[in-house]
Amino acid sequence: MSTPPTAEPGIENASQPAALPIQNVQNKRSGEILSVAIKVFARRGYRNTDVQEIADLVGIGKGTIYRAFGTKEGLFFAAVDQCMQRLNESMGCDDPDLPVCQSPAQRLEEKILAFLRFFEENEELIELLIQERSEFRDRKSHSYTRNWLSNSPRWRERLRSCMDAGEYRELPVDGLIAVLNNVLYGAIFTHYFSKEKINLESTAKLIADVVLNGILCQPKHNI
Amino acid sequence: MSTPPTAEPGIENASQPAALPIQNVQNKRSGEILSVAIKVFARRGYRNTDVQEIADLVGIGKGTIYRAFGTKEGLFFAAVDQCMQRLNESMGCDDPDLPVCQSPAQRLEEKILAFLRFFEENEELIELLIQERSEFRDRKSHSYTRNWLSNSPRWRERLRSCMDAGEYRELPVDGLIAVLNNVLYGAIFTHYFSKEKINLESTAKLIADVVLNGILCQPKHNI
Amino acid sequence: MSTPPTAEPGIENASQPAALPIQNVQNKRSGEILSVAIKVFARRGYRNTDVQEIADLVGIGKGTIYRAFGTKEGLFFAAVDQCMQRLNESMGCDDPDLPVCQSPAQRLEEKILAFLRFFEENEELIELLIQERSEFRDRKSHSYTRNWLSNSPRWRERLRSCMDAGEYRELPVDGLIAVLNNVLYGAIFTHYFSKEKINLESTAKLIADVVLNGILCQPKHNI
Amino acid sequence: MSTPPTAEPGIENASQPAALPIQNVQNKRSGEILSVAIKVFARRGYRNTDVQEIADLVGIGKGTIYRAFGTKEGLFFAAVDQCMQRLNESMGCDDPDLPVCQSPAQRLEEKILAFLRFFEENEELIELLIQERSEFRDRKSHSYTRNWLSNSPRWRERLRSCMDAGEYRELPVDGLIAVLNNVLYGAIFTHYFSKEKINLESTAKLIADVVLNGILCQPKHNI
DNA sequence: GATGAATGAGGATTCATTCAT
DNA sequence: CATGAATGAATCCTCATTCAT
Repeated sequence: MSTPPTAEPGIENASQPAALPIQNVQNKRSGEILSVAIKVFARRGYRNTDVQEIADLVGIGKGTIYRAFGTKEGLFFAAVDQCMQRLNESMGCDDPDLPVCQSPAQRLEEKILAFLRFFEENEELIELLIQERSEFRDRKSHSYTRNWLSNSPRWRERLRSCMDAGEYRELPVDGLIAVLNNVLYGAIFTHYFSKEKINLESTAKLIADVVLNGILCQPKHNI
Repeated sequence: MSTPPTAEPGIENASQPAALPIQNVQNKRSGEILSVAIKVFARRGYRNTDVQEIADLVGIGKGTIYRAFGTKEGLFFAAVDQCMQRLNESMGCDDPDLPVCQSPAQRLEEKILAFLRFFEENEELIELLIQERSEFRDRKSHSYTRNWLSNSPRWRERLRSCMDAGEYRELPVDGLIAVLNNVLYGAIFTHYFSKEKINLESTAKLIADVVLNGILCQPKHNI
Repeated sequence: MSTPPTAEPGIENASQPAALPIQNVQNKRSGEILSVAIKVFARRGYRNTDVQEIADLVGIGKGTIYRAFGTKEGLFFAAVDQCMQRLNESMGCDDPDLPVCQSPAQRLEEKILAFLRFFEENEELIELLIQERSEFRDRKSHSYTRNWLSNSPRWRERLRSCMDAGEYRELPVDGLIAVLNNVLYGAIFTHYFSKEKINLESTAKLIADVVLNGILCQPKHNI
Repeated sequence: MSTPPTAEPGIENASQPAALPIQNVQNKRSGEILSVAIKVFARRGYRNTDVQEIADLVGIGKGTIYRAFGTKEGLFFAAVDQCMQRLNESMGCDDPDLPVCQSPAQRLEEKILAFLRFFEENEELIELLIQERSEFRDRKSHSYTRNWLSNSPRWRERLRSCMDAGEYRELPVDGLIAVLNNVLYGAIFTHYFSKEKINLESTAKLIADVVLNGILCQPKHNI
């Protein structure tokens, strides 16, 4: 009835054609709000954002937002979730139609590029992630972590199979994932902090190069 | 006279013996305040910090803080600066008395470890850096960047000389610095986000291993 | 047509057989609403009551309530009226089939007991009366007063006849009514405030005893 | 330091002449606020009162009120307490210099008159009591009850000694106190509800007459 | 008729900053 | 110089009421 909904994105009931229009209206409205909220939260920061501003930009009453998301906090989390979902959609697909014949090196470079590219196109996410951690430091679970947990198994498999195939050296898998994660998010955060434009392709290539081949002239294990 | 001081910590005029005692009292007082401020800002976040709380913890009046730092913002920036200075003191010294006879690999591992260690012991800094970026996103210059700018030349030299010495492969120096920077800050931020304790030594070792030797069994350039 | 009805409960037009079903539906619906409203207003207080809550409990839309009662205020007054009517129904009937052979003392005790009993069974009324006075202090006429005005003549007659019959002392009738009223409502309000359960019978008996016989050992007028 | 004080009226430290001015300033300020708050809360009701209005009337900033009383609720309770204290001061003194040679009847009438008089001169109290009960119905302890508990022992003694002296009939003491309480508060509440001016002296006289002598011509127990 | 989504006025509360003492 | 009382702008959130469907 009048229950403030606990923003549950990603759950769609694909049936009931009669109910669809309502669903759509709902979703459309919420979508608009989220879309604006993401931008404003990212630009102003959580605390500096006045819900009124979002309402004004969407062109609706403040109350409507509160009815849809309960609190400013609820709105914010919904916004982060929405963003995260986009990330997963971008990254999740294991190269649907790409030729599998790529070399491991190529595949890694590809992944890195996709990651960097996504964040370049969705700069807001990084702002929101930081806001989230910065404003709600007491929360048990943050979007970053949740996302990480849901994705790490896939990474583990990939790396595992590369090692089994003798392509990668035998290294502690989880540690390796962490290192990869570090370079990637490090690149993002660093970029976020310095605000300088970087060349995606060359950056991805260099990262891949370093990670794959190391920087030493004579790698220890090859001696 | 009653000029609201534009928080300029770190700049001391070492002369005027008559003024020294006052200076010292001043500095001591300011130091206490900063020390508390760092903790509180890190714990609560900039916006959630009530200047009153800092005053209470230091055991002084709120007015005194305002006299010393002008505004809450001023206090915050002074706190970040103070922290950053500590970082530089920790990292800056090029291994005062360490034997130079280490291998390049050992030296890198050493550096990485020092970096991680510092942030483990000064968790507040990472919080403050993020707060700074998150609350004052419009500022031209952030502590992270300033610090980076002041340190990168030294890194550039080091890497350059390693390459010249044939220890490291020939790679674009600035790009490489960036990649190293990414792994390191990535490790820090990632750790900050996940809030899990990590084993410093093994992490440093693994990062160094990957960066130095790469993960491929047969590095391209060695064929 | 779309006239916002000025809540006029209790007034029925008993004719128009064709309209009756609709009337009944209307009344039934309104009755349900009022019944819930009484409970909620009594529990939460006027200002803390969200019309939505009433709607939810009745299982209808909020709009329906507004259609039926115009405003929240209208709904509230209708609820109080409804309650008051119940009181009159309970008290009004001059002992339909009770033997008239009772002594004046017995009759008074009876009345007192009936009064207390009603409020015990209709605790909400007292809440509503207080709410009404407390929220709408500027109103000329309150339910309590209206009820009082409509009932006092009956009391006046009764007391008058008792005095004429030499059963009661000659006292200013209206003053006496007031005193009786005071003890009774006093008992109710006091009970309302202290929230303690009281024993109805013994309380009624004691009140009657005091009022009838006084507390002095040697009443003045009997010397 | 900056602790929002939990309004503790009535607690004065009568020593420390040096601290007195501050104390007085504090008390004076708080006193002014309370004095205005009592009037406004009584006139508008708790929920309809905007703290701003009180601030404006006192001629101070809203923040000052919040600093002194923490919340609107705190302010309200402090106001009720203040009022209650006045009541106790008015009633508490056992007729300081009045001749003790009065008859029991006279003494009772005196008490009743004092009670009615107080509420006539402090109409706000009754409003506040009702507000308190009406807005904060869940509270365990209300001012009315607290006051009642602290005063009932005194009443019990008085009645007891009158019975022992053979002046009053033997009746259950607590029940009797309750009945007296009922008439008195009943008179107050009833008056509050009807908003009509009443003649205090004659009302007190009549109540005393009825309670002392009863209304029957031939009290049962005298036969 | 019924519904409930949308609205926005209204009000409590916080806290950076000032300034008289 | 140090203090902390006073201030009021800024914001979150509620809920009575309307009205398109």
